[in-house]
Amino acid sequence: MAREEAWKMQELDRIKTERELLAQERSIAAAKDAAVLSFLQKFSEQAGSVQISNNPINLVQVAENQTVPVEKPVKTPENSSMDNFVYMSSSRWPKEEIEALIRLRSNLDMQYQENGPKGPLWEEISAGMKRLGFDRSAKRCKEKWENMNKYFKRVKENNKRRAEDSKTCPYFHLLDALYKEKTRKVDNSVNIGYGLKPEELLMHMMDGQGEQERADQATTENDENENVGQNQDDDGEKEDEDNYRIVGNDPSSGIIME
DNA sequence: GTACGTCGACCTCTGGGGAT
DNA sequence: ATCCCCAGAGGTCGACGTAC
Repeated sequence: MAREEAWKMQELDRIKTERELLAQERSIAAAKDAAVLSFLQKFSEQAGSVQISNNPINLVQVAENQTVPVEKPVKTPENSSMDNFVYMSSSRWPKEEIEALIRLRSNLDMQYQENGPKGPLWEEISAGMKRLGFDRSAKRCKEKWENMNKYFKRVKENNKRRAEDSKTCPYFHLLDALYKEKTRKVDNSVNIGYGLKPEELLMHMMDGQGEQERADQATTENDENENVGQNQDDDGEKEDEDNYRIVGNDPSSGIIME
C-alpha cells in the first residue's frame, strides 16, 4: 500500500516535470516561429521568385543543422537546376515524431471519446505536430498511424520477439502500453472513467495498472496467443512490463489542444 | 549480392453514423 | 430505406537499411 502511494507520488512528479518540459517546448517552438517568419521575410525580399514550402519550422531546423525532422531539397523536373527548389518532408518519421504522434493521437482520442462527435481529429493532430516542430499533414499523420498500428499488429501476430533495445520500432512499447490502456479503459468504463477529468481518469488508470501488475505477478504465463487488441497480457510483454509508462492516455503529456 | 526487416504510400473494403 | 462520408483495417508494392 505504501509502495503504491509512493509510486503514485512518483507518477505525479513525473507528470509535473513533463508539463514543464512541454511548456519549454512550446516556448521554443514559438521562438522558432518568430525567427522563421523574420527569416522568410528577409528571404523573400532577397529572392522574390524562390518557392518556399509552408514549413518554416523545418526550414529553421535545417538551417540550424538539427537532425529532427530531417529535410532535404528535392529536385523536380520543374526545378532541376536547383535554382528554385521546394522542401519536401522527409518520408521517414524520426523517433521523436512518432512518439509525438502517438501522444497526440492518444490524447485527442480520449478527448473525442469524452466529447462525443469526432471532429477534424487528424487536422488537430497535424496542428499539434506543427506546434511541436514537426510538419506533417493530416493525411500523413493518419497514414503513419495506420501503418504503424498495422505493422505493430502484424509483428505481434507473428509472435516475434525483439530485443528491448532494438534499433527498429522504438515506439512499440508506446503502442503496447496504449493498447493495454485502451483495453483497461473498456473494462473499467462500465463502472468508472466516463465523466471524469483526464487527471482523475489517469488516477483510475494508475490504480488499474497497479492492480494489473499485482494480478500479473500472481498469475502464470498461460496466454501465448492472445490477440493484441483484446488482451493486455499478450506474450512477450511480461519481460518489459515494468518498464512501461502510461504514455498514450497520459493527460500529463500535456499535449492537449488549447 | 542477397535476404530480410522496416516503413511509406496507395488502394480497396467495411462498418458506423448522419442526411435525405 | 437509401445514400454519402469518414475512419479504420487490411493488402500490396517499392524503397531503404542492415546483416550475412
